[in-house]
Formats: sequence, structure tokens, C-alpha cells
Amino acid sequence: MNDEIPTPAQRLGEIGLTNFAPYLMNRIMGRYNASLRADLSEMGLTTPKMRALAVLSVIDGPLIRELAVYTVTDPSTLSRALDQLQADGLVRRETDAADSRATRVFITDPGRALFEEMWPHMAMAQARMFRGIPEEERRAFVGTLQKMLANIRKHEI
Amino acid sequence: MNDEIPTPAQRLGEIGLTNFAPYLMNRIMGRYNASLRADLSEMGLTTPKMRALAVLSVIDGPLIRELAVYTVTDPSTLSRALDQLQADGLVRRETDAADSRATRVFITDPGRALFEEMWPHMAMAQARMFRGIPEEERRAFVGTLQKMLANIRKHEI
DNA sequence: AAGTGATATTTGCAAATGCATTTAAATCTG
DNA sequence: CAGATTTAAATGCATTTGCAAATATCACTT
Repeated sequence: MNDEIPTPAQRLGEIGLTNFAPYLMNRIMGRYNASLRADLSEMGLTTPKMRALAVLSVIDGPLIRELAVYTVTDPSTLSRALDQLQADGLVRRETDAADSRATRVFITDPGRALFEEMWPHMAMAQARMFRGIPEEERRAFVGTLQKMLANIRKHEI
Repeated sequence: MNDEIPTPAQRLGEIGLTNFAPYLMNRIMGRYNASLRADLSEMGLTTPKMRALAVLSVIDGPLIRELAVYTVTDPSTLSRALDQLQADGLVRRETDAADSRATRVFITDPGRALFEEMWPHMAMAQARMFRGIPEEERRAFVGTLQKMLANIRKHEI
């Protein structure tokens, strides 16, 4: 049997850093996330807490396991972030009716109110990213992202 | 004066998570980075070390400050990652000729050899991301990313 | 040219992270 | 249906991270 990893067709030097999509995406998201963190740390929000609130504003009562996928956060890290959000009355945990191992998370009214404060920062950071890019190009870009997400998705979520 | 943040035109719920580009990009890069870390941790590589080697394989002798931007790594974290790479003989630090505050970093032959081992994993993870996406669509996607990077770039790098 | 402020890197340290383990409950298997 | 296996979430703990401060050097000002 052959354990060798196949040699890629091209080298990174040939492609060039600025044509290598993962490099560009890490650069862009690095700054997006850093800028958001700087904006929102004064509200006492870390990246996991901010993401949890954002997802919960849209998806009602997911399992913690699902929320971990949506927020791209390790379950243990998310567990601790939820502790803090719960202590501040921003979310509420509730044991799942059908499976008592599992816990669902719900955003509270104060949580929703805080998200309303966060959202302009998120929307603005996104608008800055897309500045000068025509609507049609943006739509095509998001369409490609959706295909990519489907490709890399391990679970059904 | 008006300190209010302008209300965004749309709410996140209206856009939908899966149409919000930063959400999709974080999901995709989260998995790309996690998968790469899992592959490369057995080589003793962390994300900052891996990124430093990858960038240094293409850009020769950048300042540490520049490398921090390219690798999307905090300078203090990068400094410690370079300590480790240097201890393993994979990179070499050299004081800049014109500015003795500044340090340039060079990849060594063993470092380049290690990068050659890493690269197939990176190339494969990228190929997986783009599976089933036609060449022209990929090119358009990368073109949009380049515009976005120009938008969010703070410095001239 | 001395003094002031800015810049490049490193170090100290508290907080955050993520892996491994634990606990509890569900599901599978013979 | 008892025992073994899997799954969900939380916790212990060592490592990593990133902000703030320290150090060293440079650039600018008068």
C-alpha cells in the first residue's frame, strides 16, 4: 500500500501568496475578527460570547453541540462562554425534552438587546470589507462561499 | 456631535447566517485551520510556526513586524514561535543592516525541507475546499478576496 | 547635539484556549 | 435486558495567547 501524500501540482511560490485563497481568507478574517474584538471588548464580550449571541439571535434554542459548530468554538470553550453569558442573564440553558444529556440555549431579552448593540459593529466591519465591490460580485462571492462550506462540512449541520 | 453608530440597513435575521459572508468565511477557515493543525501537530508545528514557515518559503528575509502581518499573528506570539523554530534550526534571525532595532528572518534548508512536507497538506486542504468549483469561478473568487484584502489593510503591507 | 517621541522586538503575566478526562444519559448488541 | 459503547456537556490542567510594560534604537525638533 502507498501511504505517500500525492505531490501537489503547483508550489506555493508558483501560485504566490496573494493567489492562495486560504492565505487571503485568513488575512481578511484575522483583521475582521480583531477589529470586532477591539470594538466589543468594552462591552465585556469575547469572540466566543459575541458569536454565541449572534447565532442565537437567529437560531432559537440550538443544542450546545450545534452552537459549537455554528460559532466555530471548541465545546469546552463554548461551555465556559455560556457560563458567563448566563451569569449576566443574556442566555438561558434548558435541558432538552427528548434527551436529558443535551442542553438547548436560548437568548434572553437583555441578550437580544445587547446583540442589537453589537450588530452595527458587525455590519460595519462587513461593509468595510466589501467597500467598492459591486452587488453582483458580492452575490457571486457568497455563492462560492456556500459551496465551499458544503465541501468542508463534516457533519450535517 | 453625534456618537451614534448608524443603524445598518438590514438585520442579521433578514440576511440569514448563510448569506452573511463573515460567518461563512469563519466557518470555512475554522475548519481549514483545525484540519491543518491536526495534520501538522505531529510534526511539532503550531499554527503560528506553520504560517511562518509557509510565508518564509515565499518571502525572503522579511522583518518580524512584516512577518507578523503576513502570518496574522500577534508580534509577541510570533516572537515566541520564532524562538522555537530557531531552536530547531528551521529559521535564522539576522539584525537588519540599516536599522539595528529590526530583525529579519530567513528560512534555513531544514526549514524549507519541513515546509515541503507541510505543503501537500495545505494544498490538499485547499483542494478540498474548492472541490467541484469551476476554474473560472475560483479565479473570480480569488479576485474578490484580493479586493477585500486591499479594503481591510491598515498598513501598506 | 540633547531631548522628546516613535518604532521594533522581547518579556511578564493574567486570561483564554483546547485537549483529555469525567459524569451522566442514551443507544446498541448479543 | 444487562453490559458495552457512544454521545452531550462540563471540568481539570497544561499550554498558548495577547495585552501591557520593558528595552533598545531610531527619527525628529529646536
